Amino acid sequence: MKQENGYKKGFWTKEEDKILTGYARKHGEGRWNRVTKMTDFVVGLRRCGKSCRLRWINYLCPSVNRDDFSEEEDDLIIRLHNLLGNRWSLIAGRLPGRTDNQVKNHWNTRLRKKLGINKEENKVRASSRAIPKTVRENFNNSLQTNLGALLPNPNGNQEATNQKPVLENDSMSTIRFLDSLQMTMNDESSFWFPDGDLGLNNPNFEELLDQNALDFVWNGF
DNA sequence: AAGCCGAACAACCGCAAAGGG
DNA sequence: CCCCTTTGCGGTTGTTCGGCT
Repeated sequence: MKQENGYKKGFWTKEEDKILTGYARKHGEGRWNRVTKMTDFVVGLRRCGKSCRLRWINYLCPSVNRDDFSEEEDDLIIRLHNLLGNRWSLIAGRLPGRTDNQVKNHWNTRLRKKLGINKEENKVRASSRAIPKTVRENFNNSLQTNLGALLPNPNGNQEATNQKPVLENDSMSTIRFLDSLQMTMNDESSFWFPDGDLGLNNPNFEELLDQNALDFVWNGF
């Protein structure tokens, strides 16, 4: 196998896997550039830190699920990709045991074809998923001026208030959603659902929101 | 049997962000 | 701040393998 700058490249052998696993068990995950130094005196695992990290994260880490993707997972990936575009790490984050590389490969080799999306169209779809700046600004303006009116008042008083009222469960989920949405909207690099709202066994986007909320997101009040 | 081809997946690369001294 | 190291991400390439001719 090729060697460059003294580092080996190409597929990993079982022996190399063993050495890397041993390193991770003994020294913990991270500081992958030290693997070569710390194992050299025994056998010399001549892999760069990047290669070690990738091998561990995508293959050797015990939490990695290497089974075939299930129908449920396929469905979730398709829905998430529709929302997020090629944000593989975000998508993988919603799939327990799956890595971004796995999801990316699975999408490119199976799901994209299954859906009949060609390479060029995929690029357009991926790049169009960012929340436009104007939408973010409109959202923030609307939220500032209308949040009080949007939320039901527990005392039946419909007056807008700057304080968050105490709400029943379904209203609390609306607030939770709006909070996370506002956070997301304020962060140019982030996307829908910072935490916990979309994942296996959770409701999909449409189920989570009623149409009014969707209209609110995109059109304001 | 041999060669070719494409699907599937593993691994690499470049870049950027984060973290620490 | 600055610089260097480490980590994370997404695009791309490389390798293997099975099916087809």
